[in-house]
Amino acid sequence: MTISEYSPPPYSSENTEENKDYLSHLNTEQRNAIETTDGPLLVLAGAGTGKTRVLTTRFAHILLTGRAKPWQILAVTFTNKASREMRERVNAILGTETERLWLGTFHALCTRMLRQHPECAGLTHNFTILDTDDQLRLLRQVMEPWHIDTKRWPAPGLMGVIQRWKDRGLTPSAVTDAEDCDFAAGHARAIYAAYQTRLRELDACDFGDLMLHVTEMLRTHPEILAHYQRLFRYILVDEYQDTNTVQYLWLRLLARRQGEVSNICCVGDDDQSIYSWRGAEIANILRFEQDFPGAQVVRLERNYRSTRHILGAAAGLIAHNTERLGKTLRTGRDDNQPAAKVVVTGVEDSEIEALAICTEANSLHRQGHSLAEMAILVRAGFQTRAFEERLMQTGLPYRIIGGTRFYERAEIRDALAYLRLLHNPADNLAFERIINVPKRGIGPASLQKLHTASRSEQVPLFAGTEMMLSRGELKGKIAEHLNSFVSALLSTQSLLQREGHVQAAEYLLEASGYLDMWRNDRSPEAPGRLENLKELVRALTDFGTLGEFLEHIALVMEHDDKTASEAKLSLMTLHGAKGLEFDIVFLPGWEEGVFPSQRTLDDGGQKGLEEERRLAYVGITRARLHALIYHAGRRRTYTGWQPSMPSRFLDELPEEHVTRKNDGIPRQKSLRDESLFSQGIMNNGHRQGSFSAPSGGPSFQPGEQVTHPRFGNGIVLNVEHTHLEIVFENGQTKRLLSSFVKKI
DNA sequence: TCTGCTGCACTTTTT
DNA sequence: GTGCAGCAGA
Repeated sequence: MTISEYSPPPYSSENTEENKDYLSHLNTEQRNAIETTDGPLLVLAGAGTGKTRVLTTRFAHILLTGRAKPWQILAVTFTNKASREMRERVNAILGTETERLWLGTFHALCTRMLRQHPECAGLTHNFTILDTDDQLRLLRQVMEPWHIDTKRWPAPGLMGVIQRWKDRGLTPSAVTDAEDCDFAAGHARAIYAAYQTRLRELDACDFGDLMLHVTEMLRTHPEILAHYQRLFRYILVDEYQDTNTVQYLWLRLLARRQGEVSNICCVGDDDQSIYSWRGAEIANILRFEQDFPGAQVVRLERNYRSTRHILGAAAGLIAHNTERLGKTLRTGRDDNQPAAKVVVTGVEDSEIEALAICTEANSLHRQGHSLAEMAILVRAGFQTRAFEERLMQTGLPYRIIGGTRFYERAEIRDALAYLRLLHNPADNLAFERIINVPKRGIGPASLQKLHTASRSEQVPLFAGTEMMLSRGELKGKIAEHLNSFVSALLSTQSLLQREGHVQAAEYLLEASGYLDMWRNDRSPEAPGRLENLKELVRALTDFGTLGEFLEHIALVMEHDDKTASEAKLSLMTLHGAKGLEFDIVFLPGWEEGVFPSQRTLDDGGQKGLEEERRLAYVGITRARLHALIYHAGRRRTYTGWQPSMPSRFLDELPEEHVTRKNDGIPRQKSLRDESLFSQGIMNNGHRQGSFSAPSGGPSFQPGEQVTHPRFGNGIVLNVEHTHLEIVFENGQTKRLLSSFVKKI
């Protein structure tokens, strides 16, 4: 597609000036954000200010005013859900199904670009996208020759390091010496390079590669870059505060043409940037005006979602952050409406907290609030369990959002590996995953044999296995099992041609013995797994071919539950709640160490604290009518009862918007509670420094001598909440839970 | 090759 | 309390 093909779209004449219905219910700022079509534009959209509406209307506006054809707009989102919604809403405004749109997630759009020029990344048109299991398995293989101490440097940790490099757009050769040093005894970069080589050999790429390869391609192939730059006359980016460095580079390459002003519009909210731990760079949004000279900025500050107390509390809290562009949410509603203040409740312990929330939810439910309009938002997944138990006892229907998703379940991944192998017999990772599931007596030793033979013949594992079988190089039970495995796959291949992918899938899972494996399994989960497998086969019917299905799964690891259900209370993490809204929001666990999370403070410092505060802001602004915050005096963990103190965020909520209830345990008392906290905490006013061990155990100070049943004697270097950093006599430094060590 | 034991460490999660 | 990884023994 080039500009020469461009002609005004058919809708232009009737729809330009007179027919702008779609702009009529917007406020001034929203209209500004939509009608400022040319030049770089940053739309700072506070929570609940109609961001999605602006984005979709802007998209439609560009089309309806004839500024571009549908395929000349690049519209990028982060999640599949967001892109689906955007597509639906654009279609609704236009009244037609618009095709050939470049609308999708960063990864989906990159996949599309990479499929057009796979050779630029050393891949074939048939390349596979690995899931996280495959990635990890591959990395473990690659790590082997280095004999890394996997206790100290576990593979998932190294995977994280590699992913962060990819997030920053760093190929192995771009990783500097300085950055290499800190992981895997200085071999991280070398392992990264080997990992990339293995990926290429397998004709595969992982998720980070999708962005990385395409960005590299655009950087090194000016003709390809020029093609896309000419194609995309307008660029729209959602959730800009969540972009990482590669995504930023990718956008900048596409948006910036020599001597031309680019029409890039980024929408986001710096106050809702909560994904730095997976590479998001809040600096991208903070720096927008420098990156795109001449940029205009529109602030959307009128909030139509929440009451003034909720907005006031959220605003007061977020004002404690320093790294922000500054924005003040105002209510867009009638200001005189009576509204409830944000309620902060202190309770004795985490179990009472769960009870209190369930009781409150129950009574609000009886007052006529739908459970579908209530949510409990926790900081971390482990907090959900206490609520689950209590909700079950109370008999309130609930659903947990997050957790293990459909396509991440082991049985689904196994089944998908079978299907991948069926689709592409050269998919070695799929082969390795299922060759011994169900058990066929193929352990690491046999697998090694298959590897060696395949490598010497330069064929994939599956073909190598066939070859070894035909030459009689395999014996006994193993040969028997492999024979039936190979013939099952081969006969499924011909079935696939004749009967289609659904029948083929059913047949393969049966003939390979995979379904029998679960039927013979007497564990309580087995029936559920069989149900899931049935559902997987059903999902196949939504797609025309096996290839289409697999590509979709690789990019969209979600599965909507089609069973329509009764209204349920939602239980999820704060991260999971971003972008959602509820009438009533329960926010438990506002305690130091839990929220803000100790881990974040430990390795994120001030920046980490600000991100936690943004998370708190996100939590409060999810509520339309009621936000109820809780904190407990002690919390049950795997080690026992753990004392905890009210979160510093509670002090940052402006009094005029808050009601404080401290059911029986005044905040002061919980702070002063004898022997629970050493004076250090009370004196410096900050809740850091030394901290007691669980259940009123001793508190530790740096420099103290301690002993550990396994590691022997050592000296405390650092005290972080429940953890101690200790250097032992053997010279090892460890981070341990304080309950495992004793003072000498 | 498979099993069961021990030891250890424990956010957030999308694509 | 749970889940995983590594190892020893059958």
